[in-house]
Amino acid sequence: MNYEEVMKLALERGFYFPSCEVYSDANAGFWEYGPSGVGLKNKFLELWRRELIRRDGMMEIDGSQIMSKSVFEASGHLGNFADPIIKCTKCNSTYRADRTIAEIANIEIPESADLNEFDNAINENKIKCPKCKGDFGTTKKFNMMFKVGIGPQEEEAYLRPETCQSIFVDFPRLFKTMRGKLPLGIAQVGKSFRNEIAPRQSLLRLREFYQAEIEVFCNPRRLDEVEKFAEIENTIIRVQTDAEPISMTCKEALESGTVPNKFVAYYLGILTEFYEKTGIDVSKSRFRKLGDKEKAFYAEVAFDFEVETTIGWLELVACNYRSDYDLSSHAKMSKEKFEVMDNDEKVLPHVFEISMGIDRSLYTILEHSLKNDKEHERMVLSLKPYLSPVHVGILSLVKKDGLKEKTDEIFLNIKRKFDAFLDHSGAIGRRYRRLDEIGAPFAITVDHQTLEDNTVTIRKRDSMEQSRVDISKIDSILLESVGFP
RNA sequence: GCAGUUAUAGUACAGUCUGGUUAGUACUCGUGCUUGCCAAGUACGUGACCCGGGUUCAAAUCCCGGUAACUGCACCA
Repeated sequence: MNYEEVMKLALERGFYFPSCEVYSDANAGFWEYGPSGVGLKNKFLELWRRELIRRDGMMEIDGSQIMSKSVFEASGHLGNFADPIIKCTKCNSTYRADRTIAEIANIEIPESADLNEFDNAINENKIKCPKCKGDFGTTKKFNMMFKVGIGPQEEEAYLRPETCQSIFVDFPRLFKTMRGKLPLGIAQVGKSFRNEIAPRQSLLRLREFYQAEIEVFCNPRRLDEVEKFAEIENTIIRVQTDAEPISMTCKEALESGTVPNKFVAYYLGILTEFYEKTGIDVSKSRFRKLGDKEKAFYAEVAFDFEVETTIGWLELVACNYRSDYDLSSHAKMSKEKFEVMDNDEKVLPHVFEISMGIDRSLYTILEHSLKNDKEHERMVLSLKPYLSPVHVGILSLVKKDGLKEKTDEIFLNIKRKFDAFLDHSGAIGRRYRRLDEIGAPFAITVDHQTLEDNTVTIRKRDSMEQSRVDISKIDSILLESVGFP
């Protein structure tokens, strides 16, 4: 299904909707999750924990969203996360100073240069607004971080633009107190904040968004000593280095030099296995190797995990080999020691990052799962059962003759074990359709026969098949069917 | 941030050009009846003109400003 259909479902069924929508000063780039969206998000994260965190023996932390100025001085975000921008005094169009100057006057000025250099180049080359020929004002730095004032003195601090800085600054304590050993993965789920110039398309470009980030700390001299590599050597990943993505096993990716070492190949492998289990069609995915111009300022090697949707390729995960960029910057700035012992060797660990955009991933799951079943005139959200916000609908065929009471009784026994939804009202077909739209894989219906022999019918979402089972079997059937793989 | 388009119930749309009675339709939603396993029927019901200002006897409708969404451009560390 396309963006429009997913949006309609999201609004009608409580997946997500605009923030503060009752007020006219609501800002762009802020959306909230409703009950169905939260259900899906929680289960997605549980799967992430199982498939990446627990599988690899990582630690998870939960850091502050507001962090001090020094953190971002050290991380480079105060300097590099800002673009030099120029604004036309006539038509208000905003451009990046470095790019506009390069295009018009063919002069390369690095984006980190002094602001005067841009102004001088603009004056000397008489650069005007390409749109209206108006004059540009002076160059300014536009920083994408939200600044906040702490306490009555309003001390300068920032909302984090990525979650991972807590992981870096916490690394020395965690390594010591948690008895760390390289390679060590530290993960965090939480919100990040970026003051985007033009937020667009609901969950796909937000100013406040969820990330699930993993930073794996490693000894840079032992990147090919990865025993776990055997687990994924035959896992197929799709890698794009130039025109087209090519399917290959992790082993082939390594041997052909497409992926630089076993360490990186291993994580690309388990990441693909994770996304396969979310129900996203990974045959429409690719790890796109980024060129020097596209890479973030901290990245040495970078692969974007992208998935094809009806609105084009979407970047869901950034995989960056950040080397010792972060730890050495924080060591220098804080004067703390970030080296650790790896066997008998003292090393400043390198970092491989798997930075996942949760909101975009959820959108992609919805788009890839939503089906129009024309034969039965219904929309079906074919989520993996373990990701569904509602595992099972508990329905009475009719309310009367004691069926309602019997249904309530079954619901009462089940509601703490599974995400169950009780529904008595309206035609049975309509209730099935509603459950189909929020992706509930099962519906249990109580009918007159139930009162005679204690059996119910259980209906499957995708096939619409029904079978009759004893009430005592419900628990074990559901447990087996909606459990995580 | 620029340009264009748009903004009416939970959703999708009509009405606005040409200001004027109770803002209409479909689906949805709630309650009853009916049927008794796949959006049926039936009756009743809930529910909306994006926000602010102006013009006018009178504004959902005209004008100005704001906000948001969509599309394109630019941006996306």
